[in-house]
Amino acid sequence: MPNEVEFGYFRSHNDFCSMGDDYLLGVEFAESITDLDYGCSEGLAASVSDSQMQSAGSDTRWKSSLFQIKQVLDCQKDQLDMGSSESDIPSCNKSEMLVEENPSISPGSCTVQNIGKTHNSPSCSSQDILSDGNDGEHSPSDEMFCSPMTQKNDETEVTGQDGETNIFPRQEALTTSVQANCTDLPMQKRSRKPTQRYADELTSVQANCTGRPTQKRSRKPTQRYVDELADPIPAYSRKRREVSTSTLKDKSLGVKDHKKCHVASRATQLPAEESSVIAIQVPFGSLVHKECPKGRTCDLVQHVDTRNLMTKSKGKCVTPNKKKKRDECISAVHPKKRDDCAASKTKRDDQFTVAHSKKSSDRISLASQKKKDDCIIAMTPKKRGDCLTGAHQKKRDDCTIPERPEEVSGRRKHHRLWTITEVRKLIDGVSQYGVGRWSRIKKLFFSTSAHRTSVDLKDKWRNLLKASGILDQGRQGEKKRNMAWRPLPKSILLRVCELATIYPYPKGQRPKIPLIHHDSPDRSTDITLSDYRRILRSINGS
DNA sequence: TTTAGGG
DNA sequence: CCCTAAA
Repeated sequence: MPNEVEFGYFRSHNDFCSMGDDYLLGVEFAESITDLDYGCSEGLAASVSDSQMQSAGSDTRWKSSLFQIKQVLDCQKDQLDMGSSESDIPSCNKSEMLVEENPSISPGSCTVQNIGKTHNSPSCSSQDILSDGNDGEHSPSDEMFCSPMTQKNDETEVTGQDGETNIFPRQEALTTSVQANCTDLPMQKRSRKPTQRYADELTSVQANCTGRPTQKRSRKPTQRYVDELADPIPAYSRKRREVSTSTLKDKSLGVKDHKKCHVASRATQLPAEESSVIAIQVPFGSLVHKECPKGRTCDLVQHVDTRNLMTKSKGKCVTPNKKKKRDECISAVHPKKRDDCAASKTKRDDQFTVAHSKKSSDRISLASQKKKDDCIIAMTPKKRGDCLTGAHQKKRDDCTIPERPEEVSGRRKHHRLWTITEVRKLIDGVSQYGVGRWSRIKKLFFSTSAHRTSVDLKDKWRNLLKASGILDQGRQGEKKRNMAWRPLPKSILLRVCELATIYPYPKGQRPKIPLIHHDSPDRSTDITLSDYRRILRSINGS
């Protein structure tokens, strides 16, 4: 019912007004009117027209003017009751008065009490609107609220209404303030007949009102704007939820996922490398589902929504101790950050937080990187938003890129594809330090690639050996994995072979190649040193 | 903490 | 890439 709507509206806005925020007051009020049934605002507008409302230039002004008008009406009635009779009505409708927003004025100040006291005043129509309309035959408030009663604007037609239509449980303080405010207004008038100017303005306002409907509806976004102003965090989370494709999925994201996202985001700082870099990266979501059953889950939504309250969710994201190892490996690049966020849930999350607080500027740069496509595809919704806001950035080299905050990308730790550049660096490292000195290689060759841990280097080397056919693979079953999806350059494979002969893997063990050579008389499928050299010769020759 | 190795 | 045991 309109009355109920009105009631709730006023109450809520009394709360708003208590904040004393001028802006909120004005805009919110206007918004509320918009939220109400259209007929209601129409009726309000119509009633306002009685009081010679001066149409404002903008919608906001116009709507706030509605409110102001009602105040004016109240004031007028007060004045009438007080028997004051001096100035004319128009003085009460001064434009500045109508438009200007007074912090002390609240929507709730549109009391019906005062209105009810008046009789034969042009403001009676507004009274109709505000009142229950239980008595006036000309002003059934329901009609007024629900239908544009333009004919009601004929102020002469409307007679005084009883004042017991207090449908708005107003806050007395507000009412008082409004009344006081009204008394300050330079308007004093007696009951009078509508002046010519009055009628003219009425007409204009009516026309104005009729033209409003669509605009009123279209002003909805302002509410959002206000909300965001008032409460940025909910807006943030809302935004995140908007983009979120699968809430369930997001909710199931765990710490692990965060970690991975964070690390993966660093991928964006990787330079656009060789063509092979443009590899098919596994979409974020598919991996997420894989991760979910593992149980290390935490409510991502909550995590995001309360990222300023990170400590709260700490308990929910219990990370296995072992997990920390790698986390530390990665976060070791930011020792200071971890210190800053010692209370946070996990170290990854720490980085997440810190990234927000300290490295937000870095986010700007990721958008135009070559890998951003991957990034955008895989990023979590919010991160995607961040990424999209990124500015242009010129291509940078791996090592020169300062580490990017992980949150930029939704990519997880896993499936950060190795680029050719990285592989080359790894090969260089192995050639320099040999196999097994992963931590050293990492320090010297991947110092800027925090996402590559020594374990990663080791794994990659092992995979390279597999790819080169050096390492024994497929012990069980013939099921050879198809490595052709991302073929490595021959030069790299050869290099790996070369190094494998020099630095057998694993370290300290005898090279597998000779081993294979000895154990299997049939060398047709195994690469031996002689095979390797022959291949190398042929390649070099060609 | 690093490395190796299974998965 | 993860996980874990062992060094």
